[in-house]
Amino acid sequence: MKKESEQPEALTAKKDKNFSEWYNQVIAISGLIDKRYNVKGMFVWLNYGYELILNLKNYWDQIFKETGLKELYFPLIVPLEYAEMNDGWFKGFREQAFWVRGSDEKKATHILRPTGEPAMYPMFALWTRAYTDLPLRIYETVSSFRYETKHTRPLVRDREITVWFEIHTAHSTREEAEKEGGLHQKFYDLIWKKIAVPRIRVEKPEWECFPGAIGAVEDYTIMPNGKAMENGSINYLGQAYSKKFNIKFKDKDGKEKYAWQMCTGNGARFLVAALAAHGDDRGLVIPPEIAVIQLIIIPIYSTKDKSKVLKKANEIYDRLKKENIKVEIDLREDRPGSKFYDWEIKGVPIRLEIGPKDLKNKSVMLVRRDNGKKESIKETQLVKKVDGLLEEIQRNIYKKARKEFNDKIVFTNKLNEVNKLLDQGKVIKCFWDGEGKSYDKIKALGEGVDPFGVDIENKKQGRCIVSGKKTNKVLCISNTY
RNA sequence: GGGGCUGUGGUGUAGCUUGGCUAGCAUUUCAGGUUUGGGGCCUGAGGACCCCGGUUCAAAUCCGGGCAGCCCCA
Repeated sequence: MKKESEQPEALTAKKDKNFSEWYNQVIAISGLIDKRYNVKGMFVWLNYGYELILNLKNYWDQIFKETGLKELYFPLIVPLEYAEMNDGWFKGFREQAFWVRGSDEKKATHILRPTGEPAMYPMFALWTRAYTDLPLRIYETVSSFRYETKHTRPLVRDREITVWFEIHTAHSTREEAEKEGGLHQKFYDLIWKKIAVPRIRVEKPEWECFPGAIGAVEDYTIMPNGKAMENGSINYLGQAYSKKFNIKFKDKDGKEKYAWQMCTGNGARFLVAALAAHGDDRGLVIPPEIAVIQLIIIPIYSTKDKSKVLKKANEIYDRLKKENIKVEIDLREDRPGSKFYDWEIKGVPIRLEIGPKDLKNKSVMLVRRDNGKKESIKETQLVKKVDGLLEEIQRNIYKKARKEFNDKIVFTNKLNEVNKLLDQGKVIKCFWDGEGKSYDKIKALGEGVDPFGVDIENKKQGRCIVSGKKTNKVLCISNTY
């Protein structure tokens, strides 16, 4: 293992006291990214961070492909002609686009893709001619570019949105498209489980969906400072885009029809949610299931027993490697304490210490990152113990995250409590009659009162916080990212 | 979209108000030695005033613009 040169000054910020500062420090010190790249809203993925996000990508590749989705790749540059096919879409992105021109052109003739539709849908129109061409189910993992004028935040709001997947599908019936949407919801839940993060799932009110779309479902995660972060949006596009891009097919009945479409996308925000949910004042805590390194071996020796210890450390390495545990040895000439700090910041789930004392006892010392517990283990039990520990850490960090998540969500039926609760860093749920008038009244409570959708999993009935009407809709309100 | 703060070796900072000293400190990096169960110690070496312009005898310091980062509010 070689230490990264950008490494590590000490982590001084406290996660609960000043989350922003903690976040900025930890993503740099742990070696995930280097944000000193001199373009606003862009950064370099360092090896540790890139492998981590690629582990996540490998997982989404796996679960997507299991359902028959095909991975494709579209160009980053989109001709204006394509962008302008959907004027409504382009109106939103005109200001936010990076414009591209050749050195001999006076005016930009292309943009960098701010999102996939204008690159993909003109091709969809060529590919779908008859119902036998449907369903068309594809995805790609790619960068998107947006000329953000707001404050950018690494991995949360960037100008180059990296390692971002987009699923786009076209179907012959509305029912089939909606079924696809259900599948997308399952994808997200598998990913949430993989990174041990709880989420809120909401339905967007129609006036907040794409013009012409029939609905949207979004997942939100809650940050330690009580702000909700949009973390994946599933768009029931209906025929809004197929009409703009002319995605038609000849159906069984011989008639030409527009396709029904779904799309969804997300990327590094998954990772942000996991880092924020599990990290602590010592650094990151990476969920074992996506960890780049699950177990780090720290050999401890004085000059005279160095070779003996290293021999044993290598033996252990080989044995764990054979069991498919992601293991590394830290062979740097550094003091053990210093290495402990490094690997804690990086969030490696298990640390294995092996030194002269352990050699004598035929044992090793295992230390859990999630709760710091230390345990001496007989060498013969090692593999079994490590397997068990990895599973338990994954379970335990979810339990912890779930508790903090639940503590942050508060139900209220008093309108005059909303502001106070938001100030306390809470996410609010309340009954809502589904009407725009009531919605606006809630929004008008103040700056930063941001209703972000209707809890999709609610089964209870109650009375609207504004009108008092009976309803089964539960509105979620928060400060949002 | 509005407001505020900041930019000094790789990193964190002192100096800036009131212009002038070899730009100080810590850490990192490199070489050597010694150490090694929670950030060791000693010796030596290397490395910085964000960019462009202005004011001035003189600019890290003052002024204007740009770029970049951070915070708060829509």
